[in-house]
Amino acid sequence: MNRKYNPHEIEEKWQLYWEKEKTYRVTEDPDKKKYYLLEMFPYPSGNIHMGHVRNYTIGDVVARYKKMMGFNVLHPMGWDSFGMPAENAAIEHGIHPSVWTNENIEHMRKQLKRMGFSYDWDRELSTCEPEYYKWEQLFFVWMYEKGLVYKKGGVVNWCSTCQTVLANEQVEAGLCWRCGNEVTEKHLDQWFFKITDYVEELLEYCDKLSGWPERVLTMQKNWIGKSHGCEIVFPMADTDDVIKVFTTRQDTIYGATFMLIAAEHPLVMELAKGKSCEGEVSEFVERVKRQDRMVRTSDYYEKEGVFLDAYCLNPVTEEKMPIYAANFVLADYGTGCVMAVPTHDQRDFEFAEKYELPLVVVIDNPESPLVAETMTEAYVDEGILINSGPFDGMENLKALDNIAEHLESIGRGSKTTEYRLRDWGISRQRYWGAPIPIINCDKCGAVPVPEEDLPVVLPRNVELTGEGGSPIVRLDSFVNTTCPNCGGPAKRETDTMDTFVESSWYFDRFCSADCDSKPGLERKKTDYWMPVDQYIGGIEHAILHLLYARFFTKMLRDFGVLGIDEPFTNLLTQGMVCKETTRCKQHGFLLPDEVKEGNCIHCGKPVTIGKTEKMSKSLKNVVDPDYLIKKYGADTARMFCLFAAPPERDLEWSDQGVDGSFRFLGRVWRIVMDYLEDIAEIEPFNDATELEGDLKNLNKKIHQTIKRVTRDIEGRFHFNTAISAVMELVNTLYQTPRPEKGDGTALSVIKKAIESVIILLFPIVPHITEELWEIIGGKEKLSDISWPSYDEEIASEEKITIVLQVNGKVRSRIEVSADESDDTIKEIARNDERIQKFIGDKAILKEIYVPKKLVNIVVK
RNA sequence: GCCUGGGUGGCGGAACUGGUAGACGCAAGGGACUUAAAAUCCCUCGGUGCUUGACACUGUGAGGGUUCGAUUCCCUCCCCAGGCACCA
Repeated sequence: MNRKYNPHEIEEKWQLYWEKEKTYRVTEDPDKKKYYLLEMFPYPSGNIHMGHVRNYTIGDVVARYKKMMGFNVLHPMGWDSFGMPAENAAIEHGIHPSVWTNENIEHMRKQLKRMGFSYDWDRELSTCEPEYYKWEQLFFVWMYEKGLVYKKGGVVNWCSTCQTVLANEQVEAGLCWRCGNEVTEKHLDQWFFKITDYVEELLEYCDKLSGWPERVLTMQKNWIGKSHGCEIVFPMADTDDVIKVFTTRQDTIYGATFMLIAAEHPLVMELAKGKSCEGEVSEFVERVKRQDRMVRTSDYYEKEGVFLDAYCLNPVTEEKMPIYAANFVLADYGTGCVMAVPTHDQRDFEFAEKYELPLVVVIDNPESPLVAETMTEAYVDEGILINSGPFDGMENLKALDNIAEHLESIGRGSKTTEYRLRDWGISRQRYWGAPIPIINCDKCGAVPVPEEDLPVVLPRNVELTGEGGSPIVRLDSFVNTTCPNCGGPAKRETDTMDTFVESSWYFDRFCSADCDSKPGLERKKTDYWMPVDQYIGGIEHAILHLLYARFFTKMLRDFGVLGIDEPFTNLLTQGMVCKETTRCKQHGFLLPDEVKEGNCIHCGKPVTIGKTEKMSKSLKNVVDPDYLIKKYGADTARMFCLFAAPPERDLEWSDQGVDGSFRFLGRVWRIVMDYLEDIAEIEPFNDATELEGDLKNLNKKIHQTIKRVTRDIEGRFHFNTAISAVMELVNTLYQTPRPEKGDGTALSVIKKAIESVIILLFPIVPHITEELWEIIGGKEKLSDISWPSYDEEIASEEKITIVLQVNGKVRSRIEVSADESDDTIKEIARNDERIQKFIGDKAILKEIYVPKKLVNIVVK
């Protein structure tokens, strides 16, 4: 038998086999240690892309490896199937979102199966199905009862032409991405999840998630943005009212010379009311509100304000402080009011310069005293307090507490904590999402849909035109209902939920995907499987998705549904798949197959090679996984994705690199075919006999390779070096002289080497290895085989190379047997001819010996 | 501006806790096989210099430092990528 490597035939054969045998179906098994491996599920956009291929290949290797290590591995897959692209497709192509979505799922499922991923497809879920989102609606109702959901007026981006709400990323320089009209803001009642109730726990656990990348945790901590400070009360100069501010810099209170209020703050118009400045102020406020839309994208924002013709008093100096409305103060952070200390805050400094407001230095620079009149920027470093009454002479940082206490004692302040994190606005004025289970009654207000009436099914008999907002708003049969409370006529909520809600608990649902009784999650099963042992996905979800999922986990725990605090024990954020861009002067960005020998296929002119960027449709630097599978097969695609870079780093696509991976698989295939007849009846070497020369060397290499591959996969997911190790073993195999046909011992070592290559490569390239395993007569299926072990002694070298240095420079190397005594090694080193040459007649000052590694002789 | 990562051959990348820099692969060059080509198998491959060697010097973004010894630790700076960005 001497067949050629035909990836398609064997890949489809084994995929069919795994599917038929349900090889990767799992159930809870209390006798086995569980391992829950999860990759972030995809949005069914229609086609898998290289990012998916990479993400899911990484996961698949770990899943298969863990299974071989004896774990009961849960490795599920599903679809994050609500969301806007379906609506856009409906508008553009007149196809219903559900039809479009399900067609995409069909196609993508086929693509994933063609990659040979080891999913338990029996657990497949799709979030746009009522069987899924009904439980989410149940959670919503529970949250409502517990006060974890509330409705609040909020501002949204609104396109009056499209009659629709736009997400921030759909607003391009203040214009609607679709029609190009100006985006305005609209006040709408929106539903919020009270994630801030869990803010402390979310922050605290950041320090306990030792299996997460540091940068993700920092991003989450920054996003939560906890700061300790003080709420300080400023009395109004002329009335009994007060203005409260939040500050972390109460040490600068004696330097607060004016007050700033966010332009949108209601207090602004209140203060200006009836005064001569009212007109000017309201004009300013309106302008800032409009500006706010655009400014998010611009990097420089001129600080502006308007005097409100009002004063308050500095609570410690009793000095009068003019009050301004300002464009750079945030209305929803702290109290929306800020005490301005121009000498020690750069923003306040710029503002004071512009409006000629007084400067009082209260922290002096210990190196060169500050003079208010000559300052060109705020002094924001540490220093010694001056002009600060009883606190003069103290170091400013040390005075923070004292000043806070002082303010408390005079009843003008208290220590507080602020967070940057806001509650999670989940209302979307969109059709393709899970309906919010609320009924609005004129008499009773918002009433949650009774549990027994769930799910509120999203009606499918609608037509999307892109105008007039969500079509269910006009669907009387949906909207008109009766109030569950009073029985009177009422209207259903037509907002749907943010799709981040579905992805906040899908990993729980995978544990009991077919559960149809309340609450849709079987406690016994989630207790067995959760938390996810290894979660893998893109860094782009470092903040929102992961934070929301953590929040949901804690909340469901408090509902008694889950028994865990955190959903993901270990997190791996894989890098992006990048490729160089190619561009033709005339035809713009070109797809890889629009370029032939450096020229554009449309006009024949040379193309310019641009910089390497994340693969994206708009840059056309994409490689189609289907094409790759067609040309090389899934195993090559998997192999290249793993070999080209470690998983957490960006992967630069290289067609030649793919070729190289394919060649390697061919090399493996050929060596097996080459030895096939000779080793057919031979048992693999069992380390019972003593070996010599090349065979001993090969056997040692086998053990070393198992060791390295195990370490590289187990500890750090460095599949690239794991593959290198196997490549070395294959190279050694090629270099080992071919044994005589009758030489049973030699052939048994060869067989052992071949088996090892096959088994070690199985998690990476499962098809070719299953096939080779079958061809060489493996009795079990490879997918049922355990990970091989190695013998540390056989793996160790008996001859070691000792590096000889003189003054830290490598001058010679010697080979000694591994058990040679230290003294002898040093002796040999000193007498080494080349070392002698470098020592000459110089005096030996020192001799450093690193056991089994090197000798360094220091001379002068 | 702040916070994370990261800068190593022509390229992707190795180097475990300070101890042989460049594993493995790609590209390139050479050889073998072949009527020939492809495929395959084997060899060479950081730079410079010459006395062409078991040679010398140099080399991990730049400059300093610690050390017998630094890609690895410390300080300063430059560049790249990502995140946050008026959060008081």
